[in-house]
Amino acid sequence: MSDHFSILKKTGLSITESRKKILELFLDTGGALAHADIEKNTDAAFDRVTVYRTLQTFVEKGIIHQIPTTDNSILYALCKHNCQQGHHHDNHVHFICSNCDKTFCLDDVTVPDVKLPMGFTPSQAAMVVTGVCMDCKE
Amino acid sequence: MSDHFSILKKTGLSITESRKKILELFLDTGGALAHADIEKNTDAAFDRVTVYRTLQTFVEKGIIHQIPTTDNSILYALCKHNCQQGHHHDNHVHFICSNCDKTFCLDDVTVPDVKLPMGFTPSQAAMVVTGVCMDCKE
DNA sequence: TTATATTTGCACTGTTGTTGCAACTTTTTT
DNA sequence: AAAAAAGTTGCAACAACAGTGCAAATATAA
Repeated sequence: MSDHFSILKKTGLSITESRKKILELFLDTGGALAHADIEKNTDAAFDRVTVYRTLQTFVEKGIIHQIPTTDNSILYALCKHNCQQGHHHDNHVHFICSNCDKTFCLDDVTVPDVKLPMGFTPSQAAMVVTGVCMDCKE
Repeated sequence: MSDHFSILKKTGLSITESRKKILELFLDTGGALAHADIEKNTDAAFDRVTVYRTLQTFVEKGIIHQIPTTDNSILYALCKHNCQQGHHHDNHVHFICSNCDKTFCLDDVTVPDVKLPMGFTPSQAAMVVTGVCMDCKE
């Protein structure tokens, strides 16, 4: 049973072409993808709307998670660990290379706790580090 | 010499109605603002485009900074410390309330350093904490 | 006050994300 | 295996959001 098949099976979702292809793309890439990347890399085989809806579904089912960025784009990446429906554990650090613009999930780097001022009750923390990645440093 | 006047003066920008009003809005609000908030709170006195361009200019001049969010929106907030042109020092934590959706700059909470894997060279780090703010907790 | 430089607003264009609905697939049931 | 039910897709239309060129207006310098 192939990798992406079992992932989809577990969620109870119907197994369809678009879901298989898009999930495969995430598995192959390893890194984070924007909506536009997915459209490009699937040769526009699927409708824009389908891609949106697939990503939405994947987020809901805990297969992928969203990454905050400073520019106006949403990035998605596979949840490596045990994300449940609607309950993500993607508390790892994200790294965006300012040279090649690629985004990396640093799965082994967890977001450190911070002490918040009185009255603030945290439930989730995201951290994005910008800099130069290992492929781009000379 | 009023507060916003001196800030604008320092940058060498022309002092115009829109810049004064928008800067004032940031000073009054204290928190973070989205483009839409600004249009609303200026009674649509300025063109959409002017607001965009003003925000852009302010970011370039180091008056305000952008805040990353997980949804598809850009937030802006005043730089409290000594930001220079094109060189921001907004390394404080941002807090987004999941109840009232307001964003707070926790200026006194600095983003902690994290140890990155070999090969990654950081230049900037952003941290966004989601949860319940002091106004919304019962 | 005039000349120069900068900024603004309008019209237009493009991108991005959403919704309703009919056609089509996938899954379940018989 | 075929029919029924459930779920998914693609199209069209729409709405929100963002960017650009250019002439008119405003701000600064002379």
